[in-house]
Amino acid sequence: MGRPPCFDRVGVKKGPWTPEEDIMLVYYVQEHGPGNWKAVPTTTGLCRCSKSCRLRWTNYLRPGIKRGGFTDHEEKMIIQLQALLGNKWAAIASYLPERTDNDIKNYWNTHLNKKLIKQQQSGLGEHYLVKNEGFSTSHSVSRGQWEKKLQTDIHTAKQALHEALSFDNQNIILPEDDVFSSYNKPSNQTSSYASSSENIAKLLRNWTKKDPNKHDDQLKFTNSSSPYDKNGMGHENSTSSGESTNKVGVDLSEAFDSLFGLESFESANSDFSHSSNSIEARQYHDHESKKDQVPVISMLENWLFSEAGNNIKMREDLCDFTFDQDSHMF
DNA sequence: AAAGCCTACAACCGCCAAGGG
DNA sequence: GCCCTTGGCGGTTGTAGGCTT
Repeated sequence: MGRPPCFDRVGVKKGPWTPEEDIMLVYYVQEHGPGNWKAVPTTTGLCRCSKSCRLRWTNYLRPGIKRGGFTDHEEKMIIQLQALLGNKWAAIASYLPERTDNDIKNYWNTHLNKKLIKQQQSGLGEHYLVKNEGFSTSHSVSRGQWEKKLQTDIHTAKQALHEALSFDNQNIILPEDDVFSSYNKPSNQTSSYASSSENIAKLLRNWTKKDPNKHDDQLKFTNSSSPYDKNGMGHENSTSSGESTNKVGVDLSEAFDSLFGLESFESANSDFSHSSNSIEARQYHDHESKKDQVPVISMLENWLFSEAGNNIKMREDLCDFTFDQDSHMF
């Protein structure tokens, strides 16, 4: 058969990432920028496949990621966007720049889906268009019936989206600087990760606390066991040399200083986060815009990211959107 | 205190599309 | 046009930690 998955290759580590690995990855991205993931394992000496590195970066380490504590507004947006787009988590995530598709997917699966099912059962959730039920093409339904149902669902989704996005105009997420200024807003969230650097710093603090034998000034990029190496994880790949070769040739403490140095932490952190996030978010947004070349989505994007004053007009446009005029969507 | 259950989420896996040779 | 590599996406799983009994 075809090429074996990278996960099956010998010497490729699986399981939870250690702080050392995180730092190596962050250091690589800081040096080379996100991309060319194929080069990450060879350049850094990480015993992870490129795919795993990319996932770790995009879902966990990438700057500007907010974790946990979904707000009511975010929750509603997800529900409405899911109703409109289906399980297109990446597309949905593009409207919530601080959230990853994985995060949204998890939140949907663990919270919202159950919540909506409950609400439906109790008859409270009827105004939400739940799941993709309207888009399923049952063979028992005639083509005419199906088209009619589809049209009804588009209308319902439109209404639902309109409802969700109009209740709190102030919270509409804007690209670029607004993403970062939002971190300063008071919030009752349990955790708000301002940056990956801070995240890793936290991890490291906990890690060094748990393992008093580790000294920050002696830390190297090694695969030595740590409290994170549960069930021997991390040992399987340390057999090759006992100490993994750090091809970057960087002292961990150096990397740590570079990333979290007291003097430079604030500025470096914000600069890194800011530049990376704004560029990445824009690239990602552009990418998604190109991917979903359907009128209603473009309209939504314009609406969501246009100035507040324009939102009203765009909202009217959105509500004027009809199935007939955009039937080529399907 | 301990066992069992539940929840949340990080990570894995398979599939697909794009791009280059 | 075909094959291979790479990146991206969505579904699913594994497991740590919290909660209940």
